[in-house]
Amino acid sequence: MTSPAPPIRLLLADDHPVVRAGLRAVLETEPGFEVVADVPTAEEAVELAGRCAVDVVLMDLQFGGRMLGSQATAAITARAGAPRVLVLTTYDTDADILAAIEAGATGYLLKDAPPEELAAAVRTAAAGKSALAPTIALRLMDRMRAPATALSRRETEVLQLVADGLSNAAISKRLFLSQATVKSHLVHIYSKLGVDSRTSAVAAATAKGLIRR
Amino acid sequence: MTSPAPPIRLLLADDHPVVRAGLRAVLETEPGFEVVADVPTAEEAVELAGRCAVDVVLMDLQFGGRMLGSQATAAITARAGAPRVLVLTTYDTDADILAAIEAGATGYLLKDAPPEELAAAVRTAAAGKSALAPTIALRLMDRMRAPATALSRRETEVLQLVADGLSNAAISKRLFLSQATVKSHLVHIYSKLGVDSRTSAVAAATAKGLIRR
DNA sequence: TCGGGCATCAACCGAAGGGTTGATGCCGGG
DNA sequence: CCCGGCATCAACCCTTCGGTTGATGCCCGA
Repeated sequence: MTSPAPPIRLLLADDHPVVRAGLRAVLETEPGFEVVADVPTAEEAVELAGRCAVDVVLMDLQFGGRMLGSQATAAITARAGAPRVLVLTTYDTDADILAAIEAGATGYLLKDAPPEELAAAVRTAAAGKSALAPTIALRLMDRMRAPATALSRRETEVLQLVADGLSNAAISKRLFLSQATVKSHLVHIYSKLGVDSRTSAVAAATAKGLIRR
Repeated sequence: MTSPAPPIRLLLADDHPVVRAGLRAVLETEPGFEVVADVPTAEEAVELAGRCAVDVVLMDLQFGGRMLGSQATAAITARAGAPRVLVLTTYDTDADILAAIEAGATGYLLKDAPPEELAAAVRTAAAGKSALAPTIALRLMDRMRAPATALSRRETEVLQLVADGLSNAAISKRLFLSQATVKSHLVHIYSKLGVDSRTSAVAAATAKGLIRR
């Protein structure tokens, strides 16, 4: 017999009280887990992750306004000896996923995950290995397999402004570009998405999760 | 002393295991509540609401695909002696709210509601009174106060197709209209929303929750 | 009954957006 | 080292969209 393994210490960050209660209920019944605290804001998550000894932070991406989950993730993982961050969100847009991964998240789960999958992901993350939900992994694979669909950083930026309802002239001013450049980006976007107008580009990109809203 | 009041019998319907667990945890600690069952699909909610003696159904609006929460709500409230349905969702688009109310929902709550508000709403619903989250009530008030912002049925239909990326020509064919009529609707939509282009109309309407996606 | 909102359509015009060609500079990988 | 992708811009043409005016019919409520 080995000595009993120390429990995995967890911090829950989500602005929905019901979700926090649910995660607590699901994870505390699981053996080997200890929920140290749950907080309703990204700021408190950063704060507590620094002060308490925590192994894994379960982090929502969308908090009501202010700091984003991805920013909090970056702030937490930047420190030495930082806990692992497991992003847990409702949405699965490319932008969110990439932002979380770039911010140093160890894993990415969707909130509709069954309890077993959730527990398994936490253990995987605690061990320092990356834990991606099947849906997410699939999306990343798609992105690799079909690079034609992947918009460049600048293209995404332009398309997001289009989705916000800006005209080419407004976009060019906002990004300090000529209208010609904006149009050039749009033409590339159209061909990558297989569409032929700004509105259908927005529709297609929204459907694929390339942009937000 | 009166005899002890019978507990309010609840049925939870949500496709997220974590949310079901959270609602259970929050409501079972509250005195006077009894969670009869929780189900992951709208179909099972309709089924169980008919078979068990339930006072209030907590119903999500978005289930992974298939039957919508609003349809399930309509199916449940259609029967005689039906339980009250309290809609509990993440989103607050006008379309969703109106669909739920038309389907016979007794109340409409957002998932970020604090536990006390949730419990209070359940009691209110059990008593047969309508329970609207402050945000929702505000939105309905706005809708009443500024009828200029409320798009007509036909206008919403046209704008939804615009949001789907269709051109005026495509919309006119889809709806068996002339392009002139489509343009006419769009002009009215623009003035109601205070915008001046199709893309900004889509952005504004999405922000206001007038259309879906 | 009469006005007003809704829905429908026509004709017209100017402007914005869409499509092409062509060109430059930068950077990173084979 | 050179090719290719990315980002930038210009000039051009044509289509679609945006905006106006004006008109018809319907239905509802004052």
